[in-house]
Amino acid sequence: MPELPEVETVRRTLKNFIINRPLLDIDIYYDRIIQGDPVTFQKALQGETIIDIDRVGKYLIFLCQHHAFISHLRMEGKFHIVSSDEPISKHTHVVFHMDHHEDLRYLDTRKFGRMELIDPLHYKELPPLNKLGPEPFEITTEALYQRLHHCSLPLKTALLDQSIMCGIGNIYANEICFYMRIDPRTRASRLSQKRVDELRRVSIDVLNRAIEQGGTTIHSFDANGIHGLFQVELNVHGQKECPICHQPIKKVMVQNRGTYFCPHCQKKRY
DNA sequence: GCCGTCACCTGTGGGC
DNA sequence: TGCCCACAGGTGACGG
Repeated sequence: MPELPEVETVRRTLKNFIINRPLLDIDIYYDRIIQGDPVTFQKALQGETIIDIDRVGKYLIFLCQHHAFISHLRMEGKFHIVSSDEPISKHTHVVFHMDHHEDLRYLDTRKFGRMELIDPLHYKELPPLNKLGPEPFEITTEALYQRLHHCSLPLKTALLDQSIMCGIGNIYANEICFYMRIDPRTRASRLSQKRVDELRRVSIDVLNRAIEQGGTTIHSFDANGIHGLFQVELNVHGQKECPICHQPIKKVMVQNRGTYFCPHCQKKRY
């Protein structure tokens, strides 16, 4: 599942392949991927050249000369760069035809991903990006403490709330709680300022290590597209046994999200 | 305003 | 072996 580190890996990798290349034509095979009118999307981007790729939280922003669009990969979205001769697969939903007989293709098994035209100059001040909180790298301990202090939700749920802090998804929320040795069901509002500072530092550390992992393992495109390999380092998410105490990992539902933790190592600590 | 639930989707895996 | 169903999960919409 693409979270901030994977999206950052995709951004860095794509930049090496598509910057300063023209979008000669766009084919849309599944309209619902496009927020708004697909024909407008097509016409706006046809003939444009991609000049940069930005990222805010889990959103990618493709900046062209006169237009821009955002892409959210949601659960299984991925980009491939392939020869234009390559047959269109069942899960290919948008194709950007570029020069040198190559395509940038968007694939998404579950069709959850979305793309949308946005204002290239003010996109950070407009929906959906203006609803996002700061990334863990940007927020201060004091600001995070204030946001969590007024939040009656379990910590795990608060970590998933993109308006509090953006970029963390279900897998990293589980891992961050594990590194904190804290029960994910602990009320976020009960954390002391010291613990919130630890939370911020752990979040940054986990995300940075995952970005490094993705960055060092991705050298080129393969048949699976562009994706990070951070999941090899998971301690609790989807695991059976705690790597510290070797007790069984427990799975519970927190606000309808699969939540993995070690009941022996992770307690309600404030 | 806050919080909980559901829909959007399809592949996978478990149970029968 | 084949069928059915629950589950996975990010986000937005909707209702209480």
